[in-house]
Amino acid sequence: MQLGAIDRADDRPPYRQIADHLRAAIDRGDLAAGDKLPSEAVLIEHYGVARMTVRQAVQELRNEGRVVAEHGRGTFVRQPVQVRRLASERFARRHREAGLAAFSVEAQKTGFTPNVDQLEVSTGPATPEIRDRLRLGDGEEVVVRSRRYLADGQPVETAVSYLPASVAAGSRIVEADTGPGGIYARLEDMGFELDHFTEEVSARMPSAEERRRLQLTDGVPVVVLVRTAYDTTGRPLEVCDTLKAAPAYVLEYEVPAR
Amino acid sequence: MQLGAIDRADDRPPYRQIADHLRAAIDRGDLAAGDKLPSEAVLIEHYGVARMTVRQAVQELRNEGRVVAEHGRGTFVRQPVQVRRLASERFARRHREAGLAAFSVEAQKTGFTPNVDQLEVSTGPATPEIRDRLRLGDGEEVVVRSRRYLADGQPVETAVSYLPASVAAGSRIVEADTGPGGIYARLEDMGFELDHFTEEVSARMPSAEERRRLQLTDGVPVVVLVRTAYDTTGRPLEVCDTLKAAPAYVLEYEVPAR
DNA sequence: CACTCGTACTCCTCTAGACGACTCGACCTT
DNA sequence: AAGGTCGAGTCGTCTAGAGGAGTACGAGTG
Repeated sequence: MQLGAIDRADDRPPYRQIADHLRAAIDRGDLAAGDKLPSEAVLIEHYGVARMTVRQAVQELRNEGRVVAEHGRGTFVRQPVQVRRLASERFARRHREAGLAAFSVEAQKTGFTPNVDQLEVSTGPATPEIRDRLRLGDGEEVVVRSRRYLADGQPVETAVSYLPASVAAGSRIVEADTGPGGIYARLEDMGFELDHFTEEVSARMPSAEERRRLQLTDGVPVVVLVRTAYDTTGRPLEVCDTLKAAPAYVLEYEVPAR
Repeated sequence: MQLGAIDRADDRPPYRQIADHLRAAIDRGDLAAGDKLPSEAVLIEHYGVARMTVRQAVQELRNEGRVVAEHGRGTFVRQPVQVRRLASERFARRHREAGLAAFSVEAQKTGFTPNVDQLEVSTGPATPEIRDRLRLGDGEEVVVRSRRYLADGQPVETAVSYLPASVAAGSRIVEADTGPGGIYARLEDMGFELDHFTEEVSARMPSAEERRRLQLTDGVPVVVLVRTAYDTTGRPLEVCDTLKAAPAYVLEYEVPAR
């Protein structure tokens, strides 16, 4: 692989020149998607610079979303920017399935291989904010589920949902994330009749932490979706905060005229 | 200004803790828009860490777009993205009003003075793309309406809608943008029965041109909303492409469970 | 054969400096 | 008064290390 050398006559700083070399190697195809970049040690040797300089160069490519560093393994060229949209989530007038059920259906329909990782389930006292949103009393507990959805191995969505422990009891929540059907299918059996959802959609730039979790490029916005499920008495059954990588999603809604 | 100290018990690395402190200071208002962050030297002194550690923390905030570093001057808090949300557009199971009608109702409800400018109406042959979206035949004409919505004099949304000339004929479209009621109220009189809308929501970064029209600062995403109105036979009556300044909007949908 | 362990390799975080470039205001010169 | 010089303060880039933590894989063990 051709990487060239630092040009002292070039007014651009070395780290930028190194970044250019690596970028060019990717563009030329010397480094294809999935390939491992030369390790930091190799680049230090090749260019004769300090470690931080090499890291700064690679950081450029990471911010651009062209490579992904994996602790202990190496730095790898990312798949090219996602062109295909992932999920056309279609709601309204159609049965609403939750979690992986909806995700996997939509993902497969658009030709992606869906997956979930970083699934965490815990039970504990609700924060004041969540207590307010679920209209819970003092001391009531909630089940917190956080998870990350992948399409073809790339993170595209993170979600955290909160369910009153009284609603969750016995409903075998984890299954909602491992197979179709899931919690909404079971709610009626529990005496809670699911009536409707409200969804609040907005967009913003992600924080550094959010960018890390979604492995987002610099300058890529996220779609924020806050979903609340209500039963027939108007009581909230669940709230779910979702963060989606904006380039991967188009949300579709159907709105009756009156 | 309160910045706290590194917590060695915290498993998060120091640079991330420092970033959190700075972020919190901005969120609390200790650091307002335009304010200068403590210089690197001050932060080094305060936290007792090396320069690179402080720089890495500030780099986080720069990547998030919350601060801007100016060589030789300092690092400054960026102008906040608009804090007050403009329109909570609520759809579904409610009569859907179009154009200024819906906009002005929502804007006034949230305490803004609504307005429309750059209103343009023209009639002409449809482009192939629009012909396809409206399922029109060759040579059919469409009425194109483009407009920009303002809240308290600030542009927050641009919209372009396309209506087959056959549907538009006699419905006095312009009034739809200057008063309540408007075109959807008249469609039934014309023999077209409005049945439902589909809305496709996505987000992305604006082009330079779009940024100019919405007077957006760097790093502010836009929400793209594509709305199609259908009659009872499933025929498209109108398509409308909307661009909203993301910080100003939360879209609200109500989705029946089944 | 299955399993554990050690080791090499990788990226992550941090230290403690150095020099350079840019900005701005104080001071000096004209 | 006008203009130039200079220095303090600031961020930009870089060096030369260090220990840590995660991964992969082969050697040794049961």
